[in-house]
Amino acid sequence: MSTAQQPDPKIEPRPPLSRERVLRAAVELADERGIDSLTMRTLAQRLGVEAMSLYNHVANKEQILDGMVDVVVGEINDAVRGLDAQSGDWKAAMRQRILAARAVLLRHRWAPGVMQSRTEISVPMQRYYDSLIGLFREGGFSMDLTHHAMHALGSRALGFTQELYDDSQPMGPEEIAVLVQQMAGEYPNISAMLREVSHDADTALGWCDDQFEFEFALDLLLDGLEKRRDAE
Amino acid sequence: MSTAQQPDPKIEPRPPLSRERVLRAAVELADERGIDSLTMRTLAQRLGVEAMSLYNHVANKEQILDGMVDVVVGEINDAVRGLDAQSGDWKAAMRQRILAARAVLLRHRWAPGVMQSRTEISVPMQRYYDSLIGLFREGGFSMDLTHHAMHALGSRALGFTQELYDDSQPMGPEEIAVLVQQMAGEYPNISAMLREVSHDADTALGWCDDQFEFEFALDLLLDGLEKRRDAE
DNA sequence: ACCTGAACACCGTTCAAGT
DNA sequence: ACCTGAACACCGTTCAAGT
Repeated sequence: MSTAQQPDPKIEPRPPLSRERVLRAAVELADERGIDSLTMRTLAQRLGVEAMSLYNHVANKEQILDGMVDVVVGEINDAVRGLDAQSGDWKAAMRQRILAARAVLLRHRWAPGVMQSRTEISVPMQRYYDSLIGLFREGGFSMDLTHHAMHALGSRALGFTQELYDDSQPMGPEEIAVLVQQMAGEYPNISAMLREVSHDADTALGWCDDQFEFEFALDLLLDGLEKRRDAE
Repeated sequence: MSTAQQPDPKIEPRPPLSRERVLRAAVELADERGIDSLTMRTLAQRLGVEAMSLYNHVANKEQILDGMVDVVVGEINDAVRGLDAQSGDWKAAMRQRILAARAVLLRHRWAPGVMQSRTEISVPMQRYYDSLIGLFREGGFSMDLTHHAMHALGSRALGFTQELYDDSQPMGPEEIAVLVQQMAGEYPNISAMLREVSHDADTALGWCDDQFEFEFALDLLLDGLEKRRDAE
């Protein structure tokens, strides 16, 4: 406090730049405007600084992306820490953890893509995996089966499915009707599925409930893994 | 042939540029040098032309990426067409199709990433999905369950898992030993798994056999889906 | 109709210079 | 020690000009 100069008390004495602050600003920017909007220049601007100043705190942009992933995985670890009340039910605990991770990722839509572009597995990520592996072991899984289970979960362990197309702006009923009509000749199966499933849908948002589909697939995997465990 | 000028018979009369040729060259370039090496300038160079000439045949780079995906999915459809000899066993047929798709994707390592960046589902992709949906239906799955099944397969339907880290250059035994040691204190579970699994490994390439892990997870899903069908 | 050179707006990053 | 302006090499893309 004694080191702080006060040239003008009206000017917000903006906190000094730091790796920490750079990363937090990067996450906020990506959350708000998308990962493509994150450039060294836009990030610097948000921090009230020139682009080149960032290089005093991070080596390069790759390192910023690394750090951003760690911020998100840190949030996941925080969310997971508060959980496991009941013990003994590995499946419920696993489900709870993974859905908590998913809830965090839904707040950072850019994270899955960036995670997949990383080549090294960071320390916070190791911590998260360690906890999942621990759950499998407590649940009576052999080391070998635990290993296969982790691979089988894949990115789903972190709460994201890699969907095949973007469902972010679902079609309206009339659009679907047109599409069903168009595809009926050449692609009868997909056309029929689209027609039937879109009629059944009671979700207002669109005809695919992402959360439902995620949990369906997760339970499929967990049930299957339990069966493999019992067969060993 | 009468339209062809022959200014010099020694000069290879390079085939005229076309959308087709641009896309094929783009796929080759990405296969050989990676997707990051694919720029309008390097692509043009490979075709013996200036970058700006490409714009006579494609609207922009996004459209090139779209077209590259279609080339790959076209290969998958070709590979799948030659298959289903036996009928009646939906699970074997599905397995066969998906593993054929995987074999194609392994020749185009850039494809998964590019596919996930596309927002629209292309016509060749629709054809492929239509065939999978048809298999589920023939296998006695309800439309609703078929829909969930397609979501549960996710990108695995096309033969790729989204792994959590890059396994392309596996560690040697001594590297693993060091890592196991380092993590033993803070991350006991992951350390123990790494130790045990790396000892069991009989694969020379590394301690994770990607093909095995892929088939393990695929069978887990297919078995689970069959169970859900029988329970309906 | 197709190809080209020059140019533009934008990247990440380097470097010498400021304080 | 930290920040900055100018510059560099590289993108995708536009446009007017060539043939």
